[in-house]
Amino acid sequence: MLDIQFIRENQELVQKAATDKGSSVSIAELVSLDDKRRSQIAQADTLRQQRNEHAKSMKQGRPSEEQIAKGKELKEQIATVEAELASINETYSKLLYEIPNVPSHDTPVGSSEDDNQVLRQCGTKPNFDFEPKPHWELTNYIDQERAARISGARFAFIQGLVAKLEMALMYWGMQQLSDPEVIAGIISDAGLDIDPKPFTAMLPPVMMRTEAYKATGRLKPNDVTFKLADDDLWLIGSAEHSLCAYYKGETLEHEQLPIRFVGYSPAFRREVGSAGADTRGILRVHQFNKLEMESFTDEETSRAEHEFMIAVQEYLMAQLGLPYQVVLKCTFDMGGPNQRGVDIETWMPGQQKYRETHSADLMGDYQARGLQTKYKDADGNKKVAYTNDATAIADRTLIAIIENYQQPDGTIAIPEVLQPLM
RNA sequence: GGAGAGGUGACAGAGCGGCCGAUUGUGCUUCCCUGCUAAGGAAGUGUGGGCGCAAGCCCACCGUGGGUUCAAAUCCCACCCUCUCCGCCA
Repeated sequence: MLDIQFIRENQELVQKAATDKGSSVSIAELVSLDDKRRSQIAQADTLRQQRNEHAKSMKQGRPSEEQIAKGKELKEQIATVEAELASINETYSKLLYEIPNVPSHDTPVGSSEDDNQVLRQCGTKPNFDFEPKPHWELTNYIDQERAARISGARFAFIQGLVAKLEMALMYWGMQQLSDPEVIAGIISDAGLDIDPKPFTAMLPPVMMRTEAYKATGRLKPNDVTFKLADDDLWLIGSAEHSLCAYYKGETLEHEQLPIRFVGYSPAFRREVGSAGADTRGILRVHQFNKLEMESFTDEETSRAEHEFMIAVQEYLMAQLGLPYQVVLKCTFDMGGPNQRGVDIETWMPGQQKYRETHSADLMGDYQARGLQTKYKDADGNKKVAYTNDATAIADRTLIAIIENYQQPDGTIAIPEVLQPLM
């Protein structure tokens, strides 16, 4: 969420940001609710002050009937005001969570994904002397029919060579990101001036409690997040969700920053509202595996960290020999909590188009405010931490390998960097 | 899942329903002492919020949420977490 103080001081800016993102929230409504909330707090505080003073005045000796009656009256008044405050608070915090983050200055304002900007295209599209197939026609390795019989639509058995390829791919990615030399090289090639600390490899929990999940701002019960019926637990939609909550309620020392995690986990998504889209193949499924980057930085280096994560993505793509384009998402297409969103779309020869395989999100302090993850800056002042997340490698990367490395006989060649692992 | 113990400030660790936002020790900061260090002495040292130009005043917070009471860290209930033992189990 945004800082209410910031919202109050920048009402026009925040309102424009929300409108540009296609949100119908009213900042004026929020502010007037906050006014009401503040006056209610003042009232409650005054009454409580009276109660405290009253209680103090009869500390020794037994209080008279009269004193007790006055205390009772105060108690009731407090209860009334507090009840009103609680109801205002409920509406208020719901509204506050709905206020989207303010997009970065270079984010294009747009009304559909057509307004996204292609920043660059890299790599070479492969030439085939045969008709390349979409991955769903390379059925040796992906069995969706049997998966559907037992789990329903949008599930798959990934088997044989491709199953092993995925393990190699993810393992390779984790190795790369936790290798100090690789990280230092990426940073220097990208011309960035940030700490070359490598990522810490993580295998995070894939279920989260409601309270923690809500705090991440990523809980979307209706169309994305799966809920477990008998427990207060949700299946994570990305390793990012549990990784970003790692320091929930903690204050980090400035020297600890940046903190970088690379986490591998399955990701679960309900995909409600995408009926009919990408029904063939495993581009859009309820369960997939993903290697995800997450980092915590101070305010000053947050943007550079975002650029760094994109550089990591591009490094991995180049190493894998996959052609891709980098797309800057417009206000309409980016997520509500984002300041900036960049997608990597990889060329899929079997589909003859670029498909989204990665994303990189600049969150600012929007996410960490809900999580109450803070840091002490160089002067010792407490500030809300800045978070960044980005895909390192997803099963969609695997799809890209399948389609780009397919052979005439339906088998798949192995990218050079993965060959030692296969 | 069953039985027991416990969750208090950076850490350790007290706490009778009102004198406890919280004893004390350690750590940390500043100062004094000191050739240096150690020891010693003094003061300070939580977070969030409201009001205020400010100094400051006030409110809340002792795992979380409820309740009892004129008054709750202290009593009651539920939940969460940690530890020990038992059971089950990859």
